[in-house]
Amino acid sequence: MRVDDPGPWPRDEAEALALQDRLRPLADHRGPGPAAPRLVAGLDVAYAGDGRGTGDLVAAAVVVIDTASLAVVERATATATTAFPYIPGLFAFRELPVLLDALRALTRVPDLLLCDGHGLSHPRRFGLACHLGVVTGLPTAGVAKTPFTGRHDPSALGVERGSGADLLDDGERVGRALRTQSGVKPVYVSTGHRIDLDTACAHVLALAPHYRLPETTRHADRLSRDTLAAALGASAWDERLR
DNA sequence: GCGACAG
DNA sequence: ATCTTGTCGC
Repeated sequence: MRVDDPGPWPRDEAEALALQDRLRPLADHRGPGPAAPRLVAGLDVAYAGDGRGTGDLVAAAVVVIDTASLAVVERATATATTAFPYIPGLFAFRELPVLLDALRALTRVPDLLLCDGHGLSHPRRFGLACHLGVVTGLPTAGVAKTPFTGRHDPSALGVERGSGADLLDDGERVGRALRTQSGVKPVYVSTGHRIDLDTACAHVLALAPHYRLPETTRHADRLSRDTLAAALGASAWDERLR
């Protein structure tokens, strides 16, 4: 699929913060978003090395699933070297470039993109899912394994699959702790762009019939790791030929 | 000032 | 994120 160039990329923290402030107003969290998306894509990135600095090899993966059958219909990958350090709240500047490369290798255009990480539930209300949505123009939502910004009332979250509790931060609803499997830790869903929270949660739940994480992210996670391993193997192979 | 801090 | 053995529980 075609993906516009994200523009001048921040070189330091100050520039990154400024860009988030400039793009934040462009994210649409009202939706309603795709009611019945046919193609949903999961995105993830795997890291080599300690995973926090720059110059480390990374592999991104995008896996498109057909919601009717939950079957994988297309996969795409990309590898790169990290150009931005890991800084909580500035996650997108580390992962977005290689994720966009993977998306460019995609033939089809997904109806919804599900990211590994947060969207609105971010200290400045502009997590990776929001940034990815604004850049691609596609509906996006974030599915994180741990909370970031916002808290929920523990007693408000039922133990059964499907129950959820809104994440509140300074009185603002920024996302939802969603139980995708009974008796299992919840995932943290937040809107990224062109979708509302209820719709995002409904899709995440539908994509997670067996496990805690939606099939999209599970497939993307596995593919990104395999791609990284292959890249590392290839470089080791190159070394051997010298 | 101190601790916490998505992947 | 990644590094990693055994272990508790259904």
